[in-house]
Amino acid sequence: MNSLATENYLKALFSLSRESGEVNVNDLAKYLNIKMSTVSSMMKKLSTKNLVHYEKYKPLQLTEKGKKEAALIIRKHRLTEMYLVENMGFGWEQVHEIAEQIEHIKSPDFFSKMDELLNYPKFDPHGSPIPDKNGKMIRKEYNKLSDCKQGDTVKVSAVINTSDEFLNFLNSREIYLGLKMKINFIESF
Amino acid sequence: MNSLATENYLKALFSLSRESGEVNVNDLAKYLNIKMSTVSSMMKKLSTKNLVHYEKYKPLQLTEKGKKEAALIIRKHRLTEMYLVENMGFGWEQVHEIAEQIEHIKSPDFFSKMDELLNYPKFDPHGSPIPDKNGKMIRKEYNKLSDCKQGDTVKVSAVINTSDEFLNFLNSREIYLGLKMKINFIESF
DNA sequence: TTAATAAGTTAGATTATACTAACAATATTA
DNA sequence: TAATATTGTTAGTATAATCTAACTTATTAA
Repeated sequence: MNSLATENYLKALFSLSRESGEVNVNDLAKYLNIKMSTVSSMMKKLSTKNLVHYEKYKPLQLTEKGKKEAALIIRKHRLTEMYLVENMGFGWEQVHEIAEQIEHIKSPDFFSKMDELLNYPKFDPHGSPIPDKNGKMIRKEYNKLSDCKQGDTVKVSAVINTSDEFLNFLNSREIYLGLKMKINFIESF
Repeated sequence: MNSLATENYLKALFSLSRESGEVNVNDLAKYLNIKMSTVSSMMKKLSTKNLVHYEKYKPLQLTEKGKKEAALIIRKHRLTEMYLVENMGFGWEQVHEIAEQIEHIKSPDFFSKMDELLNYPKFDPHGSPIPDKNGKMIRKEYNKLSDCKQGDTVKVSAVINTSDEFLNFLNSREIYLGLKMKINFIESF
């Protein structure tokens, strides 16, 4: 069984490697707010557990096993977020912090029940895909809003920045998932 | 903020001291499945945090602060159990393990939401009282079934033994909270 | 292409929680 | 009450995860 810390390393590596192809010790250290020296030694340990491929001075890479375990944690996170929004009435800007903790709960039944009660959702409240029970994740390529120009008409399918601040900004503009809108002028963010 | 381990010590002390007046190092060690030496050193630490009164060779006692913190964890545990049964459809024999983990979640909002959705319940699915937000707990004195005799008519108000095994036994006999029954003959358990 | 900067590693310290083994206090009982 | 058993403490060890400081490798830029 993986420790809390280990789960967080796996998740971080998984997320970072989708965003930017290569993940370096430094990237991971910054992301997790810990020192590079700590990352170095953890990578050695995780590699003995076959969760990451690690060679000194080389970029970090999850093994297949590591990827799967990471995806399953992300599955728990996203199922939880969906449950909190759909079945408990939380706002999409409130659920990240709670899901961040609940994702570490060890109870397959708990998460299957959520899945069932939500009717096997494919996306979380921010439009991110929920990996399946085998850790397989649908990959959709959306256009980034920053690549659109004034006058375009777009449908909001997902948000990348899930900070409270940004989600509250969207709430205040009454922007939500599925909304079709025409870009009239461009604001910061 | 208390660590997971600390929360478990507080909860154990709280429970043990209701059952049996005095709690000794040995009792706690057995209950938590750890060695007495570990308990000794943790008690020193918890006493510096004003959570327990600790004097060498004396019985252990929670301080008022310790009692309150323990009660608040138990509140989270019992609210969770109630939520799992009432809003998610789990059986009363399934919820203990899950609640044991969720009780450590740090999010006042999460538990207030459960409380609200459950309409501010006073008891958990096993009939145990749920402490209020200040850690105050209703104390009801029920008659123990073991003190009843054949021919008595009783109402099942709460169960003390919340093991899977025992709860499944009750399920198989169709015995549930609130049931009024006449004691025809006495079985083991 | 070397000097400076950034990134990464190693060794050793620190904190939390647990353990074992040796010893001390208390309780039990013959 | 003396002998024995039980309970509790202390000292020292272990592991996980973190840190700092010193050092090494790699990258960048003059």
